[in-house]
Amino acid sequence: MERAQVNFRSRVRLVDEVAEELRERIYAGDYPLGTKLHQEQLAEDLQISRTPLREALRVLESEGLLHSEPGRGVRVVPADINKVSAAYQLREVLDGLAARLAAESRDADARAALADSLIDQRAALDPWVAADYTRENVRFHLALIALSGNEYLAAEAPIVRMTSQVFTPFALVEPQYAQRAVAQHERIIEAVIAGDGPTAERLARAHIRSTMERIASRQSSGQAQARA
Amino acid sequence: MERAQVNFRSRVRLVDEVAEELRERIYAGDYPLGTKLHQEQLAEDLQISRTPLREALRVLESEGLLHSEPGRGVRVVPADINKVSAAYQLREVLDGLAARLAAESRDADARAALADSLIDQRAALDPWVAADYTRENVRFHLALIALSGNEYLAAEAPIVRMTSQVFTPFALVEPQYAQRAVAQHERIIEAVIAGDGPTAERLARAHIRSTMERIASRQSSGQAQARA
DNA sequence: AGTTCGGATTTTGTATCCGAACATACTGGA
DNA sequence: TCCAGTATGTTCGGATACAAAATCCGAACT
Repeated sequence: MERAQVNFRSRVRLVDEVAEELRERIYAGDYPLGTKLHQEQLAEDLQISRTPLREALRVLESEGLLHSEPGRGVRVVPADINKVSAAYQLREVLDGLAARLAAESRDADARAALADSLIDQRAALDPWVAADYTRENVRFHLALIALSGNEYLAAEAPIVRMTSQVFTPFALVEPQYAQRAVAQHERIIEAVIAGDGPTAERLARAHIRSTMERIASRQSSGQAQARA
Repeated sequence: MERAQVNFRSRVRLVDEVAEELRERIYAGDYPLGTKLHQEQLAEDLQISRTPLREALRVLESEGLLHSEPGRGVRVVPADINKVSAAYQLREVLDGLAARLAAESRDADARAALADSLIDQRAALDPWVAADYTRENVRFHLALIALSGNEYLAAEAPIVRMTSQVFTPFALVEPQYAQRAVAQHERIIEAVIAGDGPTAERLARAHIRSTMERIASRQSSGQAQARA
């Protein structure tokens, strides 16, 4: 009986699997920014033909992860500081919306479960492991989006992962900043659990804004260093 | 010389043309919500093979315009009131961001040009032509997004067109409401031209919120009528 | 009469194939 | 020696071909 449930309406398309696999690889940094992706070679690697691969590439392109120059292939989106700040400008309002809707969610249990996330976040702080923190940070923001229950907002997940995972070279998280971020997360979670939408939105926006500002200042100081 | 410029690095891909054509058809209401799209027949209609067509379908799927059930084809996204309000929740913050960034745009001339849009908007009001109003309304909101200069926000254009054009059956614009909407647009434009970002954002959000509320109330009264 | 089973047909999903554009290496000339 | 032009191989984009699943339809059975 339950066995049948498993197979119910779940024929998998290669496109979806391939798109997901490539997404994860890019998020994981397997292909550095600007890397050219070779269709034949990728297809060989994934043990599939180029047809479903190309469909997946178009999907990732429309998600903004890949950039294609007609006739000469596709490459991982080349990031610069302008792109990064544009992406964060969008994230400010997206995360604000997610926090507000999450706070207004009827599922009080799910809201309370957000607090568990803090445990994992703090664990990544104590013996500082940048990769662990990045992972938990993304998880937290995605959890907020999931809790919002808004499917169109959920479709924006790629931007969250892009800013936090793909644009990592620009973010360069450091322990003291991560600590501050986790503290901000904590206050957002409190507002969400309290069901205070407006406060949750305001705090979430301020949180992203402070991340933006840190990146902007780090970037300009980095520029200065590069020139020195 | 200019002639050469035209072809410069602009080999067109069928995928892009087809995606654009299908997008416009869906926006225009050629395929009612929930319509199943027949691949072979569509390819025949567009005079192309199924390969580029399928890539275009995947793109539109990832934009949220199409919904596909693996193995049994793809159909125009079936809308219901929940989807519509979720989409408008997102639009509230997107339009708010667009207005704020537009107001902060350095291109004062481009900001001033927004005022011209009002002329066309009012023209659609006087002898009331719903289709004209919808078109000008979409144009206005897209212009704001374009003016924002944020590429990631620009990538959200499909949601704007989806809410205003695809979900039309739910919107059902009426002249007296359109008139109020244009008045709101006018105030947003004033704030943008004045370079007052926060006010522009607040007004734009309020504008979308009022649209949401109108749709929600219309929907519930419609339900009541249907039951009566 | 309604329902269910089985086969034919359609339609989707994947693989293979082909032509054309792009990149690159080479040759010849200044 | 350096540059232009040409030739050659590679890679992309699109069309065709094939396999498997889903739908449709009719006949047989309850």
